[in-house]
Amino acid sequence: MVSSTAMITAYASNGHLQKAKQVFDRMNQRDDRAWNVMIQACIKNEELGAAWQAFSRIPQATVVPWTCMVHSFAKSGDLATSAALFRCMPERNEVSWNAMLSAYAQSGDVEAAWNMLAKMPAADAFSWTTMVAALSAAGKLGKVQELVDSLPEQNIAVSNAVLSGYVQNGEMVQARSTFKGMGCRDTITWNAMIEGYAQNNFSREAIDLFKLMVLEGVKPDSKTYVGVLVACTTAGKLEEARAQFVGMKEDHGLAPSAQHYCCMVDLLGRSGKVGEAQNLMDSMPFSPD
RNA sequence: CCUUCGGCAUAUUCUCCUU
Repeated sequence: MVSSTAMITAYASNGHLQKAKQVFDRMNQRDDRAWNVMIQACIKNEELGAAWQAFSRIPQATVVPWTCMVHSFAKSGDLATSAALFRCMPERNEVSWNAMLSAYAQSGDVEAAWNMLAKMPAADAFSWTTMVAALSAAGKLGKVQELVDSLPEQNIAVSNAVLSGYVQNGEMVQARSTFKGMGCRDTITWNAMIEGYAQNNFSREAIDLFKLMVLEGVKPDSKTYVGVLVACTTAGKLEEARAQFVGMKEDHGLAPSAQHYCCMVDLLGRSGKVGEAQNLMDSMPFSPD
């Protein structure tokens, strides 16, 4: 049983849904997790219909697959079905509530999200982070502040969302002070601030902050380098970009992704090095998606 | 001699190119 579900997951994550289905169909007994894993497999491969079919066949669906379907329909843009399922489900836990809250938030319905948060039996950091992001996206920074002030505890994801909200709205002074005020910072914190600078044309600040990040021993990831390269691109800093592009692999073992190549090609093009841009594109170790 | 993992649902950071 354990190994079968493990295999289903493995096949699904490699895009082999048919193989996953075969394993599932051969199982004599299927416990909750087996069903859940199969549903997830369908969803990962963007087969919502198949997921729904599997879901309908579960003899006694528990809260996990119900929540999974609520989330999946919302993600596919079918908020109505998502909400209907949420109303119908036999029991709901904090994850279910958060999934529905997130569904409203993603759809841009801040009011509905807000009402959801008010009605929740037990809001947690997931809930608050979602709400902060929704309010920020709607430009309601005052409400964000109110919400954050009312929270019982500090949480890094919530703070990261607040920081990103300021960035999104171009409030770089506020973003900076949020960043500075944070007692602990993770890679997302640094990334958000670096990308914020990059997006708002503070190229030098972005690059300086990146250097500080490394100096403080925080490991940059692939997204950090997107921010750095975007900063270089907007400011036309070709040599800096070249150095970082090489450095990401040599210093941090990060293989450049299509995004990074894209930035470099963009920058080379802007710098009038069309030939080099072409060469770089040709050397990309990616299939042309 | 010692040692980890293991198969499930929800949140925060993404460079795109739509002229």
